[in-house]
Amino acid sequence: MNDIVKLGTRRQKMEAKERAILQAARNELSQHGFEGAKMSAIARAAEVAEGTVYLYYRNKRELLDAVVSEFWQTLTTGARVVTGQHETTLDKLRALAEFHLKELVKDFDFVGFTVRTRETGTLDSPSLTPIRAYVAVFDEIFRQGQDRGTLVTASPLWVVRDLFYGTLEYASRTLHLHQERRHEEVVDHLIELIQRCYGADPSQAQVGALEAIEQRLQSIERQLTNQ
Amino acid sequence: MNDIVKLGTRRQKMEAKERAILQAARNELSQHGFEGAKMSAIARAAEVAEGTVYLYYRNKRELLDAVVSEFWQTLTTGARVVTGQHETTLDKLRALAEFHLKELVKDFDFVGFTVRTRETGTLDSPSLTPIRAYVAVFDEIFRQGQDRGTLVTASPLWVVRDLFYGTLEYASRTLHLHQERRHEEVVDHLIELIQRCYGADPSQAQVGALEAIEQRLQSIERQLTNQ
DNA sequence: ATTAATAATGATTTAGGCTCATTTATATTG
DNA sequence: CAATATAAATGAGCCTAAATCATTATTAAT
Repeated sequence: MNDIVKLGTRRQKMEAKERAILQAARNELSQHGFEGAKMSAIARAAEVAEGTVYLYYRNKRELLDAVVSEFWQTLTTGARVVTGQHETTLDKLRALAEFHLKELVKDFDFVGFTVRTRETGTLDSPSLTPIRAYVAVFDEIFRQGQDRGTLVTASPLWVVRDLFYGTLEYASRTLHLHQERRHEEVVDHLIELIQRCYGADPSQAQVGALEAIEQRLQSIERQLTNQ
Repeated sequence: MNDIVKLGTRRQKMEAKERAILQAARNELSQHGFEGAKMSAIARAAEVAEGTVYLYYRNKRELLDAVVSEFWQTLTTGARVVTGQHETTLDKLRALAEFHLKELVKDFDFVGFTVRTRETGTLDSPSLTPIRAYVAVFDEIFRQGQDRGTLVTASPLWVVRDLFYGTLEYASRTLHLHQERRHEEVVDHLIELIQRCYGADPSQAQVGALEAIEQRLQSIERQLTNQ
């Protein structure tokens, strides 16, 4: 065997081990929460000695930070895919909102873990990087909307961003507590709000709303006649 | 000494001790965070043996839950005072938003602790009660606005509440990271948004009509899906 | 094949939450 | 007031789980 292959296998083994640990940590974390997650259980699940975990991550916090980072990275990828399937700014925003809310409700605890990670975090904390990358998805869409002239606002972007993500994050908590409430309602409301407040043409917004109602009416009529 | 005085002093002593423990816990918590807070340090600060703490609180989590509860109770009192000083619905809302944001930024970590408290919380978890009492302040103001006719919306209250508190909570995080940004900007923006979207304005009559239709549609859709 | 370097191990150390047998303080009663 | 009963407080010690590190195993280089 030549050097490169040998070197490669060793690296590959380590990388596989790291992935296994991260995956085990993710499972343990979502099953038992932050305090409940045991390093011993993670090591066992990853089929690794307890000490080995500490070769890859300095301590428990760092390992769980890594899990949270991975979570946001995955979210970023998903958000780009989903928003990429739409053309207009408002469609993109709606898709992003739906995706965001759905994922937050699904992996609800990770929001809490993220907050915890930030607890002692400073402005340049590395644990913030993946979150920055994620919110950038919104920023890009919104800026594009402004460039295209479909969105108009005097407010700085960060204010609108707080509104967007803040509403959705808080709503995810509400939805998590009251399972019966509907996700769509939150998204509909938020998007309509953005449309009304930042949409370039308010009269156009109402036309859009009328069209949406028309469609839903037709859907209802269809359901009624099918019965 | 008569019985009542004797009984009184004993109770008073215990109540004083409980307050001391709670206060010590609060300090320890805001200084060292959730994991960093040591029961031994809390006991020492409260001038009490470590075992004594466990006579008043079953375990660490319960003690820290109590701290968080107290935090929200204090917030509720403050919010009532502040909003009581205003007449119109929008002034009340603005005052509430300003107060809320200011307090959240001041005691920033407590939001994180709250989220943590909820981690395993269910719908009827007692740790939710003080938070419910707090958000009720908003609910009352908003409903009053609807009764008076200054606010009009077809959206359910909880959606608007998520918008209000969600935006502010998320903004408090942003503000905590970027100290240079201004609180007022967030509040101004939020209130203007509410005014524009929910303010009763004759020129927005069509919007109101649309919302009424929306409401009825949702009701019909719900009936259909329930069948 | 030998040696050097790196990775992995798990027994041991350490720290902090929590318990409980004992002690101290308060209330009750004759 | 003394004797007794009850409630509150104590802190040494237990237990669990994170983190360490001397030792062993594996891989790479010569």
